[in-house]
Amino acid sequence: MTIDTRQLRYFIAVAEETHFGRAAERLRMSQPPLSQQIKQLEVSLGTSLLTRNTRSVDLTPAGEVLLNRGRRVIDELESIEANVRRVGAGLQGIVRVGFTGTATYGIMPRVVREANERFDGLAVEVSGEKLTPSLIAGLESNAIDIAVLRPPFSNDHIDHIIVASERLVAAVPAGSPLAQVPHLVMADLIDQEFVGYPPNSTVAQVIAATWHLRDVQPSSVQTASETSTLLSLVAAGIGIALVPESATSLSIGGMNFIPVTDAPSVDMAVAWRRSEASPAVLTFLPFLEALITNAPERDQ
Amino acid sequence: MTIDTRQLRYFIAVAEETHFGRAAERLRMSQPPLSQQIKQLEVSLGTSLLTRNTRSVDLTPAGEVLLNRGRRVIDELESIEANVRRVGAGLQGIVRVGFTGTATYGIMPRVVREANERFDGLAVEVSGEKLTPSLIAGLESNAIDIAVLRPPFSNDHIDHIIVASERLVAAVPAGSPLAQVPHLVMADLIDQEFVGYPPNSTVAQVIAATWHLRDVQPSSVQTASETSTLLSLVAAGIGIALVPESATSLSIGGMNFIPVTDAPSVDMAVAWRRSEASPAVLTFLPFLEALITNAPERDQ
DNA sequence: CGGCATATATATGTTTAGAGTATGAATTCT
DNA sequence: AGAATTCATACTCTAAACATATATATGCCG
Repeated sequence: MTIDTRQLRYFIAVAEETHFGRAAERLRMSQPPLSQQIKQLEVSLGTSLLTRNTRSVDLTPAGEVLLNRGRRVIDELESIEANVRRVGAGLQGIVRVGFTGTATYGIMPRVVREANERFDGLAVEVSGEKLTPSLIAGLESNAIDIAVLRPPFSNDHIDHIIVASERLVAAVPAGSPLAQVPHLVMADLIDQEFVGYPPNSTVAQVIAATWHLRDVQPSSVQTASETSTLLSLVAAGIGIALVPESATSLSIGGMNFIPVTDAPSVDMAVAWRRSEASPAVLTFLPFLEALITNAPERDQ
Repeated sequence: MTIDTRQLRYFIAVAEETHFGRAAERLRMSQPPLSQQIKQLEVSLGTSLLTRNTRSVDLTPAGEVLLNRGRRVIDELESIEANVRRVGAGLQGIVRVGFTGTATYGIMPRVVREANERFDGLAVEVSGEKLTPSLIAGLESNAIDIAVLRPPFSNDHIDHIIVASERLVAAVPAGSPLAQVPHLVMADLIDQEFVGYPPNSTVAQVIAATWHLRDVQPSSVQTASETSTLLSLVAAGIGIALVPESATSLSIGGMNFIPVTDAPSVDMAVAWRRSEASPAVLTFLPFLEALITNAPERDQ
């Protein structure tokens, strides 16, 4: 069939030593089987590779070709072997991580930076500003390997672990009277105009549930799925927004973040396919969990 | 040691079929040894390559790497095998041919043209305007494989075959009275001034021998090793030259070729190393002999 | 929810092929 | 011409790969 690796290595040894005895020694074997294997290789290739007259061994043109190209194949095979081993050990590979809205600004850059420091051959591909449903779909369709998202969600094929919890804060236009106080309570906000995340976002649903408990339904002027857009709307005086505390790492002029003492909390979780088998992903998961758990956001 | 070719082919078959049974069928073998070989490959690489749950076979990331890079290695090995076979059969390779002075203009271009037509992967490297001693040295030092030269020469390691014989003709300045006659005899030339090849050239030695028989030694004004230079000197009126008939394929203004009835002949031979083993050279030799033997020069 | 069909793994025997030892043949150098 | 070196050949043995038979696990369907 195709040229055998062993015979190729034997041939290269003989060609390099131009001596069957020395080549056999280098290959830790005796000389007769080496001669046999070379002869067999020559028969299977239908051409002689070496001219040997008991006193000197020389390469034929065909042997020259086999030596040059064959050496490269052996090198390539060794490179492949190292590559496969590293990928198998989770030291090399690709990990695709999707991030929910506010994680895009605080966590995502730190993940990329720290991953590049910690791992050598591990390529991290990130995508940000996603909502929970889209991240779940991404995991299921194998478009991403890991999601940094906001629970809850329900999916039998996906495991997750909660790594952080943060309170919502109010983002208030700088001109608003509410921007002058050190902290607010939810009741202060009831009659305000709001800008918010789309209805299918987890944060929007948590806020809606809180208002529902109080039997009020403040008017929502406008929605935006990107936090940066949302804050720009606030700065433009369109309305107030309730955003996760980690959004404070985005600083935009014309607006202030004001703590809300009794605001609801939202969780942050790391999620992955239950069936996940990729060593790179399995290596990356604990690293990612630890990184977010020890996040500055949580210590604040 | 390095990854075995057989195991690699087995793995590729399984990975492509994602099915041990079908892969075994494709490989014309039974399923159990195939499973064993794959397992052995996995053990030797220290990582699993396939996830198999009796109902579906899938690639792990490590397997993905091995499949992609391994396929290319198998292709490369097949390409090498074809290459080696062709070189071994003399259908592919490099043949370096050196030509003596006058063969450079008539024969060399035809050799290159016809060789490119007849052979596909055979690269012909030519060098021209050499003298016999230099060509012999080139053969011995392995700088060229074949020489088209003028005998005689003596060298135990070099074989040759005479492929043509040609009479010398006189190259006469157009203004000379000798240029007006249809043909000359050697006696007509005795008192002329001559330009000629260097003393170590075969043609010069043949001419010297002829004069020696007649006990004369015409004056040699100038020598040049390139025939084109020599003829330019003739055209400039420096003197007369005796050149092989094949030099008439070089047409230069200001001079005429005049037949010399009793001029000596010089032979043309093809020479090669007696120990020659290169199939490309051995394929090329008969072709070259036939080409020169049937040369127009000889038919004229 | 349990049986059936399908597909891979395991067990065991047989054959092939690669490796070792002993020896022969050829060529070069003394 | 003889000795030494080196590659090839002959023969034996061991190991590895393949085949047949069978066990085990998983998804599918009734």
